[in-house]
Amino acid sequence: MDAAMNNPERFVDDYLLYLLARGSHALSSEFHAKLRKEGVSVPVWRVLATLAGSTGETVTGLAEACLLQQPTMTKLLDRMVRDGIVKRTPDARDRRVVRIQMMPRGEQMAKGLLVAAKAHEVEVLARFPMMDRMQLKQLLRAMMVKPPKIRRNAMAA
Amino acid sequence: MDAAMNNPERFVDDYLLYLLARGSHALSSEFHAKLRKEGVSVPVWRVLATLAGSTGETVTGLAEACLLQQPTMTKLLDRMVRDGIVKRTPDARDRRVVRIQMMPRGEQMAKGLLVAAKAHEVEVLARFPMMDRMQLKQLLRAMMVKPPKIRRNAMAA
DNA sequence: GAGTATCAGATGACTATTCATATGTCAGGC
DNA sequence: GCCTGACATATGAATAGTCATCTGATACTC
Repeated sequence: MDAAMNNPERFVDDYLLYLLARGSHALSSEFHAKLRKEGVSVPVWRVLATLAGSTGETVTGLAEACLLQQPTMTKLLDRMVRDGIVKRTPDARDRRVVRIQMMPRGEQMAKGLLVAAKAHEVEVLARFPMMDRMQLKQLLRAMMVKPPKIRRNAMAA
Repeated sequence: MDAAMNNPERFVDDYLLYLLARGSHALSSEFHAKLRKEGVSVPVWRVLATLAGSTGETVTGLAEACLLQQPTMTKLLDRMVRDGIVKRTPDARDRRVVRIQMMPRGEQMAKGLLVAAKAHEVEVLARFPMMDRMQLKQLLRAMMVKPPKIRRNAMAA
C-alpha cells in the first residue's frame, strides 16, 4: 500500500527535504539489499567505500564522510578493527590524529562491493532521461556547498 | 576541513547514491538545527509532518513514510503517546489496525514547525537556478517508483 | 616558554534501533 | 465453519548510536 494513497494532499509529499530523503532512501535500499546478502552492514560499507583508493583517512574525516557522529565512528572502527577489516595507525606529524588503513580482509570486501556499486549506479542512471542525468550529480553537489550567511544587497562576490 | 580535499579522486565523491545521501543530509541538517533549538527530535518531527493534515495514519504507514522500521515506529509512538503528542485509536473496520491521531499538544508543535519548514524550503529552492528547480522534485519523485524487473529488448512502454 | 584556546580521538551513561518472533485479526478456499 | 496464509502491531533481548565530557596534543599570543 502506497503511503501517499490515502491522503493525496499530505504536506510531506511535496516537501523538498522529504522527497530528497525518500529518493535517497529508495535508491540506496536497492543496493543495501545486496549488502545484506553479503552480510555487510551499511555503515561498514560506507567506511569501505570512503577508504577505497584513499590511504589514511582520519576518524573525524570518516565520520563526516559517512554522515555519522565522531563517537559513533570511533565505535564502528573498534568493531572493524576487531574484525580485521581496518587498522589504526598513528599520524606521523600530528600525534592527536589516527589514520585508518585497510587490512587485506577489508580490501577484499571492498573489491567486490565496489564493482556491484558501480554496476548498480549505471543501472540506476539508465532510468533517467539524458537531460536529467547530466544535471543530477551537478545539482546534488551544489546542495553540499553551505549557503552564504544572509547578506542583504550582496551585489557581487 | 573538507572531507574531499585530501583525496580528490575518491570513489564516493562521484557516486550517485553517496551524492544523494550527502545532499539530503546537508539540506536536512540545516533544518534539524532549528528542530534542536525547539527540543524536537528528528523522528518526532517526521511523524508530526506526516500526520499534518492527514487524519489516522497507521503505524506501518507512518513507519514507511518516516523511513523507519515498524518496531521502531511502535516504540517512537509509545514515547509520543506518553508525552501527549499523539494518541492511538483502534480502527473501526479492522481490529488489527491502529490509527494515530494528533493530540492538541502535537498540533501545536506541528504548527510552528510547518511554518519554519516551508520557509526553509523556499530559501533552499531559491539557491537553485530556475531550470533545476522545476525538474528537481519531479526527478526525485521518479526515484521512488520501483524500477520494472529486468526485461531485455523493452522497446516501448 | 607559560597560558589559553582549539583540536582529535576515546569513553561512559543513557537512549534508540534492530532482529526475530509473538499475538491477535482478517481473507480465501474447501 | 474450519484451516491456512497473510497481515498489523507489539515485545524483548541484543546491538548501535548519542550527548557530554575527558585526555592528550598542537597552535596561537604575549
